[in-house]
Amino acid sequence: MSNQVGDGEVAAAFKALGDPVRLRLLLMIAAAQTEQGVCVCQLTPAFAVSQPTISHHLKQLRQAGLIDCERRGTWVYYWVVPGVIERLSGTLADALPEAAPVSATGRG
Amino acid sequence: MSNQVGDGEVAAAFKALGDPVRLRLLLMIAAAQTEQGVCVCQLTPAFAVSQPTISHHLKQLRQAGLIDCERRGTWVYYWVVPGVIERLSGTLADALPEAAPVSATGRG
DNA sequence: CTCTTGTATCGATGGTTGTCGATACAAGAT
DNA sequence: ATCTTGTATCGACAACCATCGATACAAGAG
Repeated sequence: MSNQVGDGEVAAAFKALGDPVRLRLLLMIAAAQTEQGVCVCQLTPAFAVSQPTISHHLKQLRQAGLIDCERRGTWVYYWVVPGVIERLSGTLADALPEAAPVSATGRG
Repeated sequence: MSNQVGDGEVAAAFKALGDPVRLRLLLMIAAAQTEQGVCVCQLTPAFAVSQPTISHHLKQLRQAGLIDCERRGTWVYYWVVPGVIERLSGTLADALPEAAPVSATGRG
């Protein structure tokens, strides 16, 4: 019941985290914890890749449902979608030795 | 704080989970919970892809450090490397809002 | 209006990935 | 040795991806 969503959605989220730049982006966005989100202008200079690449990775994270954004004036702010990290943790918990509430084999 | 390992290793693990077949493989292997591991012969027929593809994905998971295997006679058995899921959960926990229940750190 | 700065999109490119069939390797059975 | 079954590797191919420079779009300043 925890995640009735298929493996596809969760796998897509893990896939989005499967790039070092994107993983660090998400952690940086999550670490800010401000309701207003993190300005892209703070993220871009923290990486050794170009600005279009950062923009591309942010789009990937957004399409995976991990983050969302909003433009306020000149700047664009990103934040972590609430609850999505918990859902991924839940899937990982299914792979822990003691937790076996959901059967992965029982898909059909 | 907890993971001294760089984002690269963790990202590689998430990347390995970023394919629906691999994610389901890992969940199936983890669900078995037997010390002997899960026989490949139980995994292969559970998917709509060919046997070489399953073998390839198992190799990917193994190279990401998520699972390990051993041959016993004719069959090969796979199991989840102990502790690796916990480490991924730890990284995800770093992306959770630190709602400290004990004291108000007053970060806002 | 123009100029500047922040961000996204476009187009191209080299590298990676998922998949398959064919085949090699491993091990037990006959 | 030969046959059969289980598993891994090889070679190939199409699709995808991360990255870049160039450029378009957005919004404020002068």
